[in-house]
Amino acid sequence: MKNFLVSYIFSDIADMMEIKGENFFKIRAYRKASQVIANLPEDIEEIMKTSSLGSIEGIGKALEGKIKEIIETGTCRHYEELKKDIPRGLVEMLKIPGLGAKRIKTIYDALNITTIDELEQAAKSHKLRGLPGIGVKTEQAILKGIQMLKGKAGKMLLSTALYLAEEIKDMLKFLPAVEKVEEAGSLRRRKELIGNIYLVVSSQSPAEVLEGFLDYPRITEVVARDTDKTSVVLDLGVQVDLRVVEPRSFWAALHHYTGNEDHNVKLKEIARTRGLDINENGVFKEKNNEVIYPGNEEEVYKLLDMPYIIPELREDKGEIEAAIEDRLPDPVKLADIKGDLHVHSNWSDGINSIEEIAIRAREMGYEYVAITDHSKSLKVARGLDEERLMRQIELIKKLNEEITGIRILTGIEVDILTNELLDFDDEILKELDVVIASVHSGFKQDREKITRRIVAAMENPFVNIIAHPTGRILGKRDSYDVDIDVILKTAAETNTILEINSTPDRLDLNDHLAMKAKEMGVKMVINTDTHELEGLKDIRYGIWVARRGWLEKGDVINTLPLSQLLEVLDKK
DNA sequence: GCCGTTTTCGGCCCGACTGTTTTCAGTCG
Repeated sequence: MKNFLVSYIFSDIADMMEIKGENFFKIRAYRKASQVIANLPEDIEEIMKTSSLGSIEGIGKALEGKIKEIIETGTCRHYEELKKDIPRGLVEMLKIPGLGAKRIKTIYDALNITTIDELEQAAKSHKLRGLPGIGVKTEQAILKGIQMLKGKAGKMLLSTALYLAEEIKDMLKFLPAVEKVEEAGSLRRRKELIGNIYLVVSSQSPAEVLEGFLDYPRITEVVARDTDKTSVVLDLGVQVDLRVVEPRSFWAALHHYTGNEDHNVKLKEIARTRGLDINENGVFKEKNNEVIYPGNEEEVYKLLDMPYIIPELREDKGEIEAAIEDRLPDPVKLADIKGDLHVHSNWSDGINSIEEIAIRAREMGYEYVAITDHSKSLKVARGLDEERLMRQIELIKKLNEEITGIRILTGIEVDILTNELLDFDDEILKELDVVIASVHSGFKQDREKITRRIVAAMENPFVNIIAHPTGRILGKRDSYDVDIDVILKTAAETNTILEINSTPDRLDLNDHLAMKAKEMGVKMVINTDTHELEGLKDIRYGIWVARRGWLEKGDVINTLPLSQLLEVLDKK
């Protein structure tokens, strides 16, 4: 699968072209192609061989040629030339909030600054202020942006880590020496951001496994190598740690490398009181040094008289105590989900028709799916005005008669305007099955103001759900300054449901807040907020957040069958 | 760069906000 590589290169090209100041629409074509390819369900190499790349949305003659070049050579000339032209650091600077391509170029031209470190120094010694268009405030904003970025340095999104881990696992499974391979570490715990990808392999011949692994074409550097383990860096800057263990030790090892340190330490303490020592090789009886090799992870916990603790919980947040007292949550799972209540169609900024969405939702085994396009103020997204919304409702009514096996719910993602009002009157909102309210503007308003806006939305009797309640974008934007305690309290009081948004760079509410919300008696909904069919599958990211937040089926309203869901939505 | 098309080139994503200006440019959603 080279989809990821092609997508990555196109996105990189777009960034570099932006810094060069090239045509906006040209840049957008690369961005769009990058996104489309990242979300392709098929292997792009297969498409190239069997049909036509030109049939893919957003790919024309020029990009088709470049895709072929990348598949055949791993790169393309256009990309290599841009890389010679544009220092790497300038591209990285695009990630700094408040700093765009134009100012990066201004700074580069004036001060010849090519790395984020140099930029930080220049900002600290006040060399940026005074440059055209940059004053004291911008300089401070840049400095703040750099610090935020550094706090997340070296981490990748869970979605990226999973994609790469799958690719590597698929490759390893082909090696005859490999018996089993699983990811461990924070990736297996499904944390939102991942440092290293950690893989555990069981094999009789570690040398063969390492040999085979080091042939992986994406490896650019071998950081460490031993007889049974290695650490490498991939072309995308990601570190992968691979450890090979004897087959009989596999489950002990997988367990050992999955829990975080605190979880493991606490388990070891408990084991010691029972005369046992748990480590990556197995479980040792201290009195006679007998070794037990667990045949699965359940056995590890069973030896300590505990029920199985799922990987998502193994972070010493009370799960061990809960296990001992037999009050672990029964975690919500993918199969519990009966529908998606936040989906965009091609009526606003989505790319699929309502009919396509409904059919795909039905294929996924859903009972219902809500169409929640943007409202009129969000011009970028071609938000719906009252008249178009009414027409959409009519269409959905008609489709519900034609399509069986799935109920399409009418809905809207209505903007919470900067003046605390909603983008639509109650007269309109009351016509809809699902009303989601969310903030898309005025992110920089102060705490009191933003909190008041969201509280006002929750107090509206027709608003069912607050989408992405904190507004953060992982690696790009911190949440807006909102008093989350007030939001949770008001949600509980007004029967407003809070969303766990499954978009891989949102995951908002996050696991901590989801847990807190549950404690305060707030109900939640796990939605994708997707703009295209493939994105419906991203619901799994939201499920993982929920599981990490100890949520059970009963805490999540879209596990309810349709009739009960409608009751909950009506109850407000 | 793609797309649609009255097939050969014009349209494609717009408006608020901020900070820098002294009438506007850059950034962002």
